[in-house]
Amino acid sequence: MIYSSELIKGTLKTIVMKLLADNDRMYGYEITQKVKDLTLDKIQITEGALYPTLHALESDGLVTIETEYIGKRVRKYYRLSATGKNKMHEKVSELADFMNTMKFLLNLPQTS
Amino acid sequence: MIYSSELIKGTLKTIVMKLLADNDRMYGYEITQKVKDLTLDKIQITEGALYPTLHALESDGLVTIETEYIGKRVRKYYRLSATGKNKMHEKVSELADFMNTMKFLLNLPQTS
DNA sequence: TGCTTATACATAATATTCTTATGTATTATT
DNA sequence: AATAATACATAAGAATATTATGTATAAGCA
Repeated sequence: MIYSSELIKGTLKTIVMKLLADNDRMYGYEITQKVKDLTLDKIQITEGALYPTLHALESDGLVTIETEYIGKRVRKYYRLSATGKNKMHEKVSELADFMNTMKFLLNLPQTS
Repeated sequence: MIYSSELIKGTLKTIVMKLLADNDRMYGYEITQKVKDLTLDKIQITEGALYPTLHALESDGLVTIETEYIGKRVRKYYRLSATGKNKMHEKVSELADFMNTMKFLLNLPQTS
């Protein structure tokens, strides 16, 4: 089962920033695979969604880029900036709060 | 604090259907107030988002409408259809599942 | 009584953010 | 040698929200 796409909307930036915080630096393709693995294929980030998001994070100064070549193939590593780390904490706690509110609204079992 | 708007995206239909399931029938304005009350103002559904959503639910056959007049003022009550109830269960459990996946992804305390 | 706020609907223009499709190219696998 | 996986990118289109605007009735208060 794959989640219907509209659920991902609004959480993608947060997911990406959290993964970058946990893994020091990652490149785009690696992020798609990591999310796929961690969620047992339930969340699949498409390239058309990911790359524009990464570019937006960069132009907002939330990540920095390190370009490397693996053989002849380019690979762009993304790393959270200090600003990005702060933003990540904000976004993660906002999302956590939101999910608790939603669980309450939907009468689902509450988180401790 | 009000949640940043992109979080609501993708969950509005589910919220509306769940409220209709819990309250038999509701009208638009009532839904906005109910959500505001239940979430302590953290989620505020705008009219520009709600009415198109309600109309979409109707054209999908998920709700039925009963129009009534309170004095001279029209009021449109929405009620879940049988199809709507099934859809509501689907959407709610998908969202619950999604939230658990997100909590795992973000290393947040897990729900029982 | 008159002003303001709340109730109650609606839609159009715009913005955001995703999907889908397409493109390019290298490397690994069968 | 052909296919799949890796790795980037962008453009057209769809979906869904925001913001602004419009109309109108009813309630509260000074």
